[in-house]
Amino acid sequence: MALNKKIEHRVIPIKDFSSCAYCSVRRMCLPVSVDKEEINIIDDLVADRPQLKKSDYLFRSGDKFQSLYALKSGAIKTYGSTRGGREQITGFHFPGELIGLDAIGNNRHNCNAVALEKTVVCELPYKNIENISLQIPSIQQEITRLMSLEIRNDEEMLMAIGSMRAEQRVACFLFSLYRRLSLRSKEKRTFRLSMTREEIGNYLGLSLETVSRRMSSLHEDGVIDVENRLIKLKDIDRLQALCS
Amino acid sequence: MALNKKIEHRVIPIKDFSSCAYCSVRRMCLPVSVDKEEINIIDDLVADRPQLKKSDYLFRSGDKFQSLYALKSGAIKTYGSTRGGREQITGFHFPGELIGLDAIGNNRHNCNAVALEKTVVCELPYKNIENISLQIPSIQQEITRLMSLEIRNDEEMLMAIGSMRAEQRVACFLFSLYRRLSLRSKEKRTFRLSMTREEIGNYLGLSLETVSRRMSSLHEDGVIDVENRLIKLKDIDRLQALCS
DNA sequence: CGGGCGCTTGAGGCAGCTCAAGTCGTGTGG
DNA sequence: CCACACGACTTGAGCTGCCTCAAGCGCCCG
Repeated sequence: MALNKKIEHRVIPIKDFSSCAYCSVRRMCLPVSVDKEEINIIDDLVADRPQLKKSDYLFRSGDKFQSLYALKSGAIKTYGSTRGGREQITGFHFPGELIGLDAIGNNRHNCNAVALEKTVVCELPYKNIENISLQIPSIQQEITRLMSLEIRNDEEMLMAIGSMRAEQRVACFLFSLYRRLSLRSKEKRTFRLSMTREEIGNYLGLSLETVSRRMSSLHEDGVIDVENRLIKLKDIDRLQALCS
Repeated sequence: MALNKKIEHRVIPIKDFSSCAYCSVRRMCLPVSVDKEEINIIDDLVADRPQLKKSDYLFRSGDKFQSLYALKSGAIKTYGSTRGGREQITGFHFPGELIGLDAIGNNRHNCNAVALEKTVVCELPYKNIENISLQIPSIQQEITRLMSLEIRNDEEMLMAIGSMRAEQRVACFLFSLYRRLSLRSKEKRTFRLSMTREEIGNYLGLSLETVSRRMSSLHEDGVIDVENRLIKLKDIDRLQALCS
C-alpha cells in the first residue's frame, strides 16, 4: 500500500495527461470542433476516469442509469440475460466508443458491461450532458448522431446474423473489428482479440467450435493468419468480399 | 377523378381531424405533456400527412435525410440490400412508431421503407425538430428517449435471433407484435399480419417454409389460432414463456 | 370464373451443434 | 524461476434442425 502511494505520487504529472486534451481517442469520442475552450468544457463533463481490471463490471443490468461511459483504452463487452438464464452478448466496445446509450430510454441499464482486459473509461454523468447540451447544441447533436449510428450498426448486425452462413459471420466480425480498431489511429491489419472463441460464438450465434473451425478455414484459404488470439489480415479485399 | 374530388370535398371537416389533437396514437407518438399549447406546436412540426398505398415507398436507401416519419395508421417495412443483392428486412413498424432515426447519423437513409398496406404517416422535417428542440428541451429528450428505445429493441432482437431455435423466434415475433399493437389502445389478442410468411422468414433468418411449419405447430399445441393472416393468441403465458 | 400468388406439407440433404479427446498457453504458487 | 494445473483452443465423429426442392391447395382479385 505504501508502495502504491509512492508510485501514485511519482506518476501524477504537472499537466494532467488524463485530460481530454491529451486523449488519443479524442477525435472519435465526442468530436465537436476541437478548440481549447470546448475541450475544457468536455473535460468538465467527465466525473471520473475509473480503471477496470479484467472481469470488473462497469455497470450491471438493472442499475440506475446515471452516466454514459466513453472508452479510453481496453475493451468492454455488454451482455444481457435471457429469461432462460442464458447469457447473450450484445456488443463488444473499443476505444472511442460510447457505452450506455440504450439506458437513456428507461433510466435503467438493460445490460451488464464488463471489462475484457485492463480498461480505462471516462464517466460522463448524464445530468451534466443534459445541462451542457442546453448551452452547446452541438453536443446534443453529437449524442444524437452517435445514437443514430448505433442503431444503424445494430441493424446491420441484424441483417448479417439472420442471413449469413458461419464463415460469413466470422469474416464479418473480423472485418468489423478491423474497421473499428483502425479508426482511432493508423490502419491495423494485425490485432489481438480480447475475447474468447466462446464469446465470439455467443455474439454471432455460433458454437465456439464452429468459430474455431471457420477461423481455421479462413487461415487455410490465406485470408488471415491466426495464432491464438493474434489475428493478421492477409487479404482484406477477400475478407470484405466474404461479408456481402 | 371527378368522383374523387367530390368525395374529398365531402370528407374535409370543419375541424381538421387529421391534426394531432384528434390522432388516436397521439399518446405514443411524441408524448410530451399534452396541453393544447404543445399540441399545436407539434402540429406545426408536421409538414404533410402523405397517404401511401400498399407497395408505395416512403423513402429509399441513399435518399437524402430530410424528415422523420411518425406512423399514424397502417404498417411499414424497412429493408436494406446486402452486397450480394439479397434484400434483408430490418424492421416492421406500426402506428405510433417513429421511422428514420437511423438516418440522422449520416444525413442519408440507409434503408428502404415501403408500405405493407394502406398507410398514413406524419412527416416531421428534421430542421423543424431541431429548431423546436432549442425552445422546448422536452422534445429533444423525447427524441433521445425514442432512439434509446430503438437501440434497446434492436439489441433484444439481436439476442433473440442469434441464439433462438425457429419456434422461439416465431413465438417471439408474434409476442412482439402483440405488445406493440396493444400499446396504442386496448389489448389485442387477435390481429391480422400485414406481411407475408416470406417477409417474416426474411426478418427472422428462417425460410418461409419453416415459419409456416412452426406456426402450424404452435397452432397444434393450442398456443395460437392461425387462419391465413389472422392470428389469435390463445395462451399468451405459454407464448411468452417460449420467448425466453 | 380463372389465374396467380401465398401458403402448407412432404422428402431428402447438409451445415452447424453436441459430445469427446487431446494439445497448448498462461497464470499461479511453491 | 520452474512446474503444475486449468482454461482456451483445435480437431474429429455422429446427430439433428433447418434449408432446399417439389407438389398441391385455396384464397383473393381481376
